[in-house]
Amino acid sequence: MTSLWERLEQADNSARPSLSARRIAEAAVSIADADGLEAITMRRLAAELGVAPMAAYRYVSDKNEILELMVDLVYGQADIPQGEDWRQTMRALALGMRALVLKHTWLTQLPAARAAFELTPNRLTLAERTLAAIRGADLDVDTAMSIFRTVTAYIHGATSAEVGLRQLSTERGWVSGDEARAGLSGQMTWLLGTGRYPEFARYTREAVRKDDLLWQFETGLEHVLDGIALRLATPGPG
Amino acid sequence: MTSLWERLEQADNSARPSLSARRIAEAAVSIADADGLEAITMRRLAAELGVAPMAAYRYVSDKNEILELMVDLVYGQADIPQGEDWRQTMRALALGMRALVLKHTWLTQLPAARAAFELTPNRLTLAERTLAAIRGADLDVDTAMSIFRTVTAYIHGATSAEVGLRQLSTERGWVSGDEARAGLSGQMTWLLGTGRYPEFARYTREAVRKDDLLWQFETGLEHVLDGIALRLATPGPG
DNA sequence: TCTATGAGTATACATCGTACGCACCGGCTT
DNA sequence: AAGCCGGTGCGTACGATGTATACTCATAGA
Repeated sequence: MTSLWERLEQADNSARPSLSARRIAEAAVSIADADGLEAITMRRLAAELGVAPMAAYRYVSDKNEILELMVDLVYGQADIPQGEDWRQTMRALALGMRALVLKHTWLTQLPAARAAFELTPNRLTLAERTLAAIRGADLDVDTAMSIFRTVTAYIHGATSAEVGLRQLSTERGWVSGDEARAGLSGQMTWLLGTGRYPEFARYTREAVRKDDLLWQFETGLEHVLDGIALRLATPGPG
Repeated sequence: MTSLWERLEQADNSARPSLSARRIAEAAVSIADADGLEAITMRRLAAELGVAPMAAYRYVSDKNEILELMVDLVYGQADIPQGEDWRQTMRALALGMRALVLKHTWLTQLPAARAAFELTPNRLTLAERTLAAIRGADLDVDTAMSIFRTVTAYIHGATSAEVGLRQLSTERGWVSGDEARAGLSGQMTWLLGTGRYPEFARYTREAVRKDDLLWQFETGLEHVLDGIALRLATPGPG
């Protein structure tokens, strides 16, 4: 069996199939968007496609392969910035990725985290643009890649945390942050009441930006970009 | 039903049970360490504990609850630094977490990513120590927490990526990085051969630190910590 | 018109999480 | 001492899931 991606491009038009890897992935994405990742069932998928449960196996060797296809499909929909100013580019990249993840929250929950990191075509494009954006500063390739990896790691970690928090909230039917904190009281008041976490308790009392998830994401991002700026700054001319 | 953590501490010693939430979690962790997360089956777990499949349900209402217990158990084993120098403390925190994740790679694969972000007691301890470490600089609580979140996000993202890469490798039986790249050729040579990714192709040719995963982790971490240092530096006295 | 190819189908199975009710044991009340 | 009773662990059973295997049948090329 050749590579999944290779097979994809060589769409053999010899027959006129009603199904395709693409259509399967699209259906899977729409199911996951609506009802979460665990709602993706070969049977449900087939029903959605108006087809028998086993039909998909003509185009996909595994359920996991469907997940890979889903990842690549949504990455393909991300508009990847292609800019001059590296910092603007990275900010756009980060915010774009965040929007993508918030739209498809299952991205953070893929059981095979592998899939999220495998080199799918669209992920490569992403790396490509980023590397191009910082090409100006003459860095060795290792450092250049480390910058890409760092930003990517932050994005991944921050969005995962945000999605986790959001899901925890909506799953329990909270809308406002205050409501959430009231709801958490059950678990949390007890924990905080133990007096073991004074700093954290202070945060819950005094913080102002607790519910401003965008502010949190952007602030963290600026921390990261500041650090990278140091690396990119040419040390000479100052 | 009261909170899971509450129930844990109020271990009612009225009876002499052979089982306990703790023992269940330990067994689950050892299974996951050995054979991966998907090897955790209620039946397998019971067999490992020398007990009938349904026995665990006396102590746990869900399989998901077992996952939560596992997370907290291993977080509890992490030695969380408690230092003076914030940068040393954070470095130690990051390297410790990395070691923990590499030891329990399933941490990055928890299907309910929620579990990884829920406020378990040991995770709170972690936040507590970190906040204490940067208490010196007088920051508002929001910024202080954003620093914690940023480092945490980087750690989470970077370790996930590293684990994903490692699993992809071992899963296909590669040991050396060169072997891995040779193995990836199938998928990758074709992709890179398309000429769509010149920057990335240059990296695969010229990079030197491709296989030094520790260097990659630490370098990214330094980028992040540099950015935070800017925030912590008192702007006055220079 | 015959036939081979390949798309979609039908049936079946092992394995999973877990609902439900039972058997049993030790400490309490009387 | 006798009997109840809460709680521990067990047995059975069920519906859902991923997928192996063998099929039907339409169509394109001869």
